Amino acid sequence: MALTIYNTLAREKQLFTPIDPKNVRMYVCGPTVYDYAHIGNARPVIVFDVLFRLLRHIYGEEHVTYVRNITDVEDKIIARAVERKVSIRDLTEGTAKIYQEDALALGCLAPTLEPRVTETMPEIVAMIERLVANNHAYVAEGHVLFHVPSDPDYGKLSRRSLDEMIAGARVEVAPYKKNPQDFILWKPSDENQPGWNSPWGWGRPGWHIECSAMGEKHLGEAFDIHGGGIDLQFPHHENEIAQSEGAHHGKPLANYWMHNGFLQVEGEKMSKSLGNFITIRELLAEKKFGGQQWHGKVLKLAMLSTHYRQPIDWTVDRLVQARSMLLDWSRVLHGAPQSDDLHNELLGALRDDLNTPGALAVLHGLWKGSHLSINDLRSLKRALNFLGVYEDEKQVDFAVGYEVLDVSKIENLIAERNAARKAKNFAEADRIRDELSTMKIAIEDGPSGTTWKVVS
RNA sequence: GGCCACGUGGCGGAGUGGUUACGCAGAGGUCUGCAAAACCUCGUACCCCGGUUCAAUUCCGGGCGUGGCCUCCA
Repeated sequence: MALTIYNTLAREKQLFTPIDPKNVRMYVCGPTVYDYAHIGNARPVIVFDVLFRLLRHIYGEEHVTYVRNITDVEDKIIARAVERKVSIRDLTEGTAKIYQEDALALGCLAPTLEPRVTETMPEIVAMIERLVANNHAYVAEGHVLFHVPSDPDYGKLSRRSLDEMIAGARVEVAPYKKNPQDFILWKPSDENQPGWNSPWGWGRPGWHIECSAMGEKHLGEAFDIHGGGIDLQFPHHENEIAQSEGAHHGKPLANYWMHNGFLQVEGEKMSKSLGNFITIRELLAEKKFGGQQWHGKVLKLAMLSTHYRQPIDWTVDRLVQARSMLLDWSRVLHGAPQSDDLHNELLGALRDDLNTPGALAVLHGLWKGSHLSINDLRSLKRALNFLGVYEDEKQVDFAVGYEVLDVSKIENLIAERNAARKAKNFAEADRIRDELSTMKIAIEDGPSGTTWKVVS
């Protein structure tokens, strides 16, 4: 069965054919590490994790290379380090560590490689030198700039013409630019800014060149998939293409470009000024969203309930729904066996441009079937495990941050209630059930005794 | 202002030129001391206006709305 991917370059779904099935290569733009990642940043992490898992399944774990960079040189980093009176290295390493922990908590595998800009400086300088030699870049007042008119294909990803960009431009153009669209490859640093020696003096790279250099270094001149948020399509990815293809004599940088849609929070743009800015860490560990904490896999499942290219509205209600599913599933699946094979319909949905809502429909079918069929139950567990939304957690694990979760107290109350029931004191039995209910505990009287579960 | 994306039943959310997506919530039923769980049944949705078509939610055009990029913010 084939894998199809919506390719932003072509604006259509295409059959995925890797350059080398023995080494399928994917590059995803990672974070600029100056602050905690927010929930909008989590979307590409989650989406491309699922793609990574799918590719590994199709081509074999050893045959997929996933690179997600860490940008640790950037003007926001410099500003933040000054503001906090910490060294740049402490800031970037500390932030990168938090990012990796967040990604792990979200049920995402570590990428094969997580290169840093600071470790790629020779390659960046070399690539800029090549661009200058190829007449795609020029030096002006200590800066090196990419000369956009030197690239006849410029704009092919975002489908913008140079005329449109000039017409729409509202920015003040730096005087040393030959053309308003020209962008910086290298810029001078002063003694208070991080810098590296280069043929153009002490300086640092501009935004965009680092991804071109890291992609080339770790995946070669051309690779299969390049991913990121739709907001990066222009100018970042457009410029990446211009740089890499300019340095590689026009060889296409990536065959498939994938972009995840934007995220809103409760129907509004997430912004600090609106006060709805929410970090992954706050969702996991604080009670800032809906007044409660959320398990990372609840966040992942909630994210996957919308197709990756659609806009997503991040709401408390959506998290409650995702948590309900995991509470239901884990109650039955904890400790249960799982099948070896991935369910075919699930794979079919995922192979269709990562149709995760379609995959969820398959999971619901398996859940329904699991009440009768051990095979469906095993398949469900395997499928959830594959997606990284369930790894044999207990039900209570998903109830993070619940105020009252005292197991012995719960069990004592259940024992009291059963005594009352035996004595036909149903009023007392119901009172105890109500008490448990306020603790978000529901009980079920079954043929083999009374069981309890956590509810949303 | 320019370019682009999206608009599906109470909510979430796939998909399709004519046939039930699916989930949550809700209604009824079986079961139960009563519940819950489980199972069965139920909603006839596709922003507005034109056009193409035997037939459009699905294609085309226009409008409205929301959002993105163009500008530091993902």
